[in-house]
Amino acid sequence: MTGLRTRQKADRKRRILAASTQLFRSSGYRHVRIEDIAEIAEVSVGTVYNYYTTKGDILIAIVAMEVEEVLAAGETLLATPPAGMREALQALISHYYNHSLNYLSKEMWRAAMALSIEAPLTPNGVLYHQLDERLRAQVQALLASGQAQGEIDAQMDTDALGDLLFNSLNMMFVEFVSDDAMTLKALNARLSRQLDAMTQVWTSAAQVPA
Amino acid sequence: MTGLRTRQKADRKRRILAASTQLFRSSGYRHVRIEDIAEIAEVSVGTVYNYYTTKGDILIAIVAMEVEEVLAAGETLLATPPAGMREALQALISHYYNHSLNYLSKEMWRAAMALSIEAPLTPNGVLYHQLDERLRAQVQALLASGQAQGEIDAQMDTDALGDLLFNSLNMMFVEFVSDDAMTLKALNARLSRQLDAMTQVWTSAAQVPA
DNA sequence: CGTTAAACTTGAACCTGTTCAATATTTTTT
DNA sequence: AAAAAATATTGAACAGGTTCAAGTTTAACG
Repeated sequence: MTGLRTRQKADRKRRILAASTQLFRSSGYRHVRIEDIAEIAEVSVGTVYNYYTTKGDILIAIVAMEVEEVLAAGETLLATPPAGMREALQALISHYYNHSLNYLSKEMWRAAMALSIEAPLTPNGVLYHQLDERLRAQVQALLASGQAQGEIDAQMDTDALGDLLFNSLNMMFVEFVSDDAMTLKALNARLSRQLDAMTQVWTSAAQVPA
Repeated sequence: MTGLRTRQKADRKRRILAASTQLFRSSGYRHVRIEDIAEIAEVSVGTVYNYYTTKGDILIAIVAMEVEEVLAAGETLLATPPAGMREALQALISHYYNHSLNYLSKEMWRAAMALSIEAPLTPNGVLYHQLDERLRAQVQALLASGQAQGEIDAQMDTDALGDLLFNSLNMMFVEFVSDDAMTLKALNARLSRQLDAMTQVWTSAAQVPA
């Protein structure tokens, strides 16, 4: 049987995370004070800091839950990709986008991104960056599999193209969360146009001789 | 003749900016306190806030100087681009990169980017975003001119390709300043590989019939 | 010049994330 | 089950960005 202390610890940590998620979504990350979280979680301010090293650490824990989910869905999609590279890429990336506001508000994403950029060497920043790299690897893996099946010319540098595409989808996501008025539909449309432009290249290489 | 008050104002603002630039570079943005800036600029803390609404505002003022310079250089390059789209893009973007540490340290860039993301609606955030858009427009303009001269197939969506490329170069710059160990050389090499992958597409469309 | 109004400066006070010495609780030992 | 050790909790104190009421300096006017 687990000790009393162990159970209390797990329970407190859960309460702090639940209180934070609730408050961050309803009042905004910035506006929420550690004191508010402590009150709802029924612990003291000091205790919050026993479980999470900074306020940003709590936020990144929530981001990690979100990203782990889309990574898992991405694995499934990679295992049985839709027919056609254009459609497969769209499906994968749109899923990233469409899932993004399940746990986090745009304001929370902004705060999380700002944190990871400003302090890349903190545990927070490192974790955020690792999650990003795993997403990038999925996009590259999808392109590589398309090349293996002959959908993309063998001479193409799919790692570089995947890098290019991932950087762009990531930056578009930054702009999406930076603009409260921008809809998911508009974001997907922008992606779609870029995918068209990229794949136009492959198809034109295959279909339009000089 | 300018009034005494007007002269004193301009002088104080200049002193605050000079003190800030010096301190940010030597001690790091984070580490510098408004009190330190006030002391060197020979004003009080409250006066600093009369001239710049926040600490971040001072930083963005420095960023703006930096970006205006590379924008001006970009205009010159657009007027007489090097031969070959691949080389012209490389020249333009490398200039952005190579110029970037003239006034700002990596740590200052990180702080500025974090600011612009976290608070996109503040005057700071808006200004930063506008500077970004002007850089994006230069990349797109260069591609459009290449298309006008027949270097890029007329069917290609150069605005979308420029969008894609700019997003990526911007994200690579974020990663560059997020990693103190990364050199400009490594950054340019990464760019170069992406440009190869992108232009491979155009050249393969022109040279490698199906 | 003296007086009044306008503009500017100042630093003490405020706010909130974070730390840490004192206290309390749980576990282990005897 | 008492004592000792280990582990957690707590809230007051600290730090630095920001605000603002009071004071000071400059300009405008008679």
